[in-house]
Amino acid sequence: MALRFALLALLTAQPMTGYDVTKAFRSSVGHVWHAPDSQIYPELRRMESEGLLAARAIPWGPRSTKTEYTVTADGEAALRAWMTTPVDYPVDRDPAHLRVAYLEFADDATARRVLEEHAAHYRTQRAQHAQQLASIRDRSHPILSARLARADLADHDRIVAVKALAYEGMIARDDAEIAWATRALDVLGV
Amino acid sequence: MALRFALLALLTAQPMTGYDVTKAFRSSVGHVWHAPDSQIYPELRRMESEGLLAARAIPWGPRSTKTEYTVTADGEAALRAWMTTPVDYPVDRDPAHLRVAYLEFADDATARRVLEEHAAHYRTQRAQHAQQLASIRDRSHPILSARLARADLADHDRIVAVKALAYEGMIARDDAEIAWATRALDVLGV
DNA sequence: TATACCATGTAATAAGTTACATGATTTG
DNA sequence: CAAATCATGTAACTTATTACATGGTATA
Repeated sequence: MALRFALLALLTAQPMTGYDVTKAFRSSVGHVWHAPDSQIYPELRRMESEGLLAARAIPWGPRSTKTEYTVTADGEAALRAWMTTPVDYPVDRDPAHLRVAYLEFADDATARRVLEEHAAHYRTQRAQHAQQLASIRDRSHPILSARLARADLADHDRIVAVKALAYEGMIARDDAEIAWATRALDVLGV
Repeated sequence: MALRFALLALLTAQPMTGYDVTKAFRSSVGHVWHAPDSQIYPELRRMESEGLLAARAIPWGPRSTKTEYTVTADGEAALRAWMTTPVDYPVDRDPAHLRVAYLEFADDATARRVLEEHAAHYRTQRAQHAQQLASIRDRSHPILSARLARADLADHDRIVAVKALAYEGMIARDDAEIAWATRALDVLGV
């Protein structure tokens, strides 16, 4: 269900073709809610058939067309309604913590590798999140720019603020994971 | 796939019936890898059919039996082999951060509620994790006690250490989430 | 004219969720 | 003897993953 609202939220920035959605998804909302292209295209069609999106064929080259989707009034209403529903927190399912909880079954070298890879994984994530955050803050992020261009000027700061907050939260979590792995290496002495 | 190793790891503490596994699961490894009973029973059977577990019928009351599972040598080997495989990190899919990233579509009261519920959710989690951690540290946790009773005395500290680390990691994350939500309430002024 | 990129999927599978279902045993 | 708890699932569904599939268009 969340995918639908991620797509809806993305498309409020501007109308886009399915292909543009897949690209824009990866560089924005996909950081908080990943989905492969093979899930996006069918979902867009379902959303169109349910009236949340309007589809328009636009010419592409001499004898082809592509489909551009626009959020309908119903779509925006659905997005606003979703905002008032409680967030449903996923149950805990964390492969890294599961692994660490049973590291007694690994030798020291393996334990070290697991923890170093954990830190490395979150350092990579952190770098990506930090880059996103920077482009949100200076408003150079392409999707954000498009969104701001269509938004009321009075809302710009709030729009930037919430997006920055989302990425700051991810970064805080990344930092917690890096610190934890570092400390674990120390505690276990591996 | 991870469920299988969570069950295997749990059953190395001591042989258990399916029912005992479901109970023990909830109060231990289920904190890092949740699974409903309806997933556990079939998985135990599959593992038995693949030789990772040995099943033994033990009498229960005058005319019934229950099935007790024991980790086989193959099972323990599978667990050790799994330890050396890279952790596969799930893709990002975070309903709370998704919600916050588009809080511009919510009014102030809704935004406040989302963030307060976020903090409340992680405070609850934190309390549970802290309780687990305490019972790990003082070795009163029932599953841990059973595990230590069957383990080499020289390994006790390491066993306790990794389990404590796992919960400490969860708590660090809980704290990061609580701090983030608190700060977000402040930044948005809602 | 080759290569990159645009465009849009389908099929098969795996994993996990929710709801339902049933009966035996122990205990107060 | 009623209630709690022990014991073990099945069925239907939803969601997501992986791999494959196809062809048009723009550009160097």
